Amino acid sequence: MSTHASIEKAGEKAGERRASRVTGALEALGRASLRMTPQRIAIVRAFVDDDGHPTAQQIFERLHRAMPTTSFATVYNTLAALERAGSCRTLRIAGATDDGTARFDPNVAPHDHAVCDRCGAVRDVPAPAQGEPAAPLDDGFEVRSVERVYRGLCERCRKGAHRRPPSRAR
Amino acid sequence: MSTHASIEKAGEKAGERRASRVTGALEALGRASLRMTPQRIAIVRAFVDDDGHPTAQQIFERLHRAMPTTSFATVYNTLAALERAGSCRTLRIAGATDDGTARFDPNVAPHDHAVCDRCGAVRDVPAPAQGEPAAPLDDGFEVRSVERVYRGLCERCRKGAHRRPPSRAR
DNA sequence: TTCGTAACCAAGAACGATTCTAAACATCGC
DNA sequence: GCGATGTTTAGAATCGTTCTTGGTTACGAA
Repeated sequence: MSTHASIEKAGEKAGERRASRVTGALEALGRASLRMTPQRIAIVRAFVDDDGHPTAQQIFERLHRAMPTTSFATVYNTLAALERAGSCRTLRIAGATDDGTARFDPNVAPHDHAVCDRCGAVRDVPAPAQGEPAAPLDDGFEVRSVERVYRGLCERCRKGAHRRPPSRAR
Repeated sequence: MSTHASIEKAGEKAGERRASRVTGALEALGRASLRMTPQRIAIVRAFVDDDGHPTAQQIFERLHRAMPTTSFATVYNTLAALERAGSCRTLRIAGATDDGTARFDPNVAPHDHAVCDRCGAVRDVPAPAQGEPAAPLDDGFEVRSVERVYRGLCERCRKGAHRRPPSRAR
């Protein structure tokens, strides 16, 4: 279940949140009149289970252990369906991984992201407190939402316990 | 920093800024002990001349008119060289164009971006005034920089004069 | 000037991520 | 259970990007 080490502490709470996210996502599928299939259930489980903003590849690998016949297209299709149903967001953060690779975020509540320059980990950050009335910009641009990406070093990497260099080479 | 239609007004100024960006970028190449070649000069010109955050494809097309033998690899190589020399930034903004496509920004001063949800245009936005002392996040993440992406509608699209639908299909 | 070396370029192959296609299959309302 | 319709599969296709190869050019030293 848990992903990172630090999660153990929050155990119960996180467990509950996840369970509700799983049911929430499945309900959203229903609401969007999309069918409930074993593949979709499995993908929702594997996906929602991961706060680390997995790539399609990562979700596919996890899934493949349980359902070895599942195809890549199904992962993409399901994620697209979830996104349409409002239970998933696609993230593209330059420099996080190899660049240009999509990451998927099961947390659709407004929030920001912190990206570690060294290990590439992406973490959720609560959005700044205020409702931010979002005044139009000087040139008349009507702001509907603001996304922030914090770049820097995660605590682990600051302490030298980083997983691996960011590997820019292909 | 003005970008589109509004630029006419700033005519002179923009011309100067561009000229200085061109020389600045070329000097930076020199400083990084990279050679000054016709291809590079042409790419710098085509690139710096465009505040619209062009893709490699767009730069290539513009270039191709002037130097029909230039290859795609040269465009990428040169942009990478410019980036190393500190005269270019790579942007990846989900939903801006086809998604996952890199855009290149000749403006390396700290600033944010506004993306129009309808026409996909990306525009520079001056970064918020304060120096933002960048306190570490709750979990010990050391913030080194913040990037903001404003999403919404540009003035043109608000007024119904949009270029084209965002075209999510490939 | 002539060489040698290193940087550069063009062309196209290779690559990885994502999407499409066609046919088989499963789901759900009846 | 039946059938219409939505899904899955497997693999091919596509797109953006990078790598490779082989030839070219710039430039400092002799």
